[in-house]
Amino acid sequence: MPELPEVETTRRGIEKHLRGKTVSDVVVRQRQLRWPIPKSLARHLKTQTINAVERRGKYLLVQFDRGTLMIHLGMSGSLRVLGKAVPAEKHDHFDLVLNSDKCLRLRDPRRFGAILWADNWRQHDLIKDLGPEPLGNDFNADYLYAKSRKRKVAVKNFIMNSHIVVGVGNIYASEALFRAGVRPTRLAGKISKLEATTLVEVSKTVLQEAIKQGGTTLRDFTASDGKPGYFKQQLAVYGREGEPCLHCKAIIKQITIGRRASYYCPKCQI
DNA sequence: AAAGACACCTGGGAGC
DNA sequence: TGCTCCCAGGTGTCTT
Repeated sequence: MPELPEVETTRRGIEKHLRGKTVSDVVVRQRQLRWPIPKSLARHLKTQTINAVERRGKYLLVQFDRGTLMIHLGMSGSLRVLGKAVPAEKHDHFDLVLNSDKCLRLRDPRRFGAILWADNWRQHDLIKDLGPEPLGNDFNADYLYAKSRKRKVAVKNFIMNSHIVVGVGNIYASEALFRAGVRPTRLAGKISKLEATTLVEVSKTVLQEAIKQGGTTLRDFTASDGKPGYFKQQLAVYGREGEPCLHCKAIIKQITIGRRASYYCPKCQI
């Protein structure tokens, strides 16, 4: 479900309810997510106070004095802050119960998400080798161009690779390549310096615009307050196969790259 | 080292 | 109605 804008929207939504609160209980209804929820969690979290809710790539980081609760939403995860008396439904696998009248609840039908504990999150195996944040200064034209040299993978797969840059998923990869005028099938190693420059620029703006709109709701994404994201209305190519290009009226095509649907304008994207 | 296939899991929609 | 098949916002792991 969520790419970086949806995760960031979630982070902003839950942080104000969590910061400064103390954990009174941990409820696990289904331990088997992508990895089992660690049994040590209650011991780490009970009576501990939440200092901040941060984000690295698509990982949400709930910060405590002695470590970090890492949350990944996978394909179908969502977090809500609810009254602690609200009954759990079928796919509500995990609650972080607070000393207010609230709890943070993870719903994740497909269970590709994860709830993990890290004593030192920067050194965690899933995080330590990640690429730069797309909105940060480390993600720039020099970096992307250098990294892409001699790479024989489709540029779409390349920018979706979290070891190159984090947070760009299937929707925003298609959108960024459309804005850059670059066909998703082009080999990463054949992208020009100018194209790399443009691609970095438009990736940043499309992600920023999506965050501003509260993310993209395709079917079931809702922010932590239950509201959908409104960026779907701004999508220029994703999900628009057979429809006219917004720039040139050519028919948007859909192809499969690396087993994922990709969309592009055959006229605007070279 | 890099690329590609496969794995995990459930639900919704299309087609018959 | 109900069955089967395909697809879905992610990404680690294994094999070439």
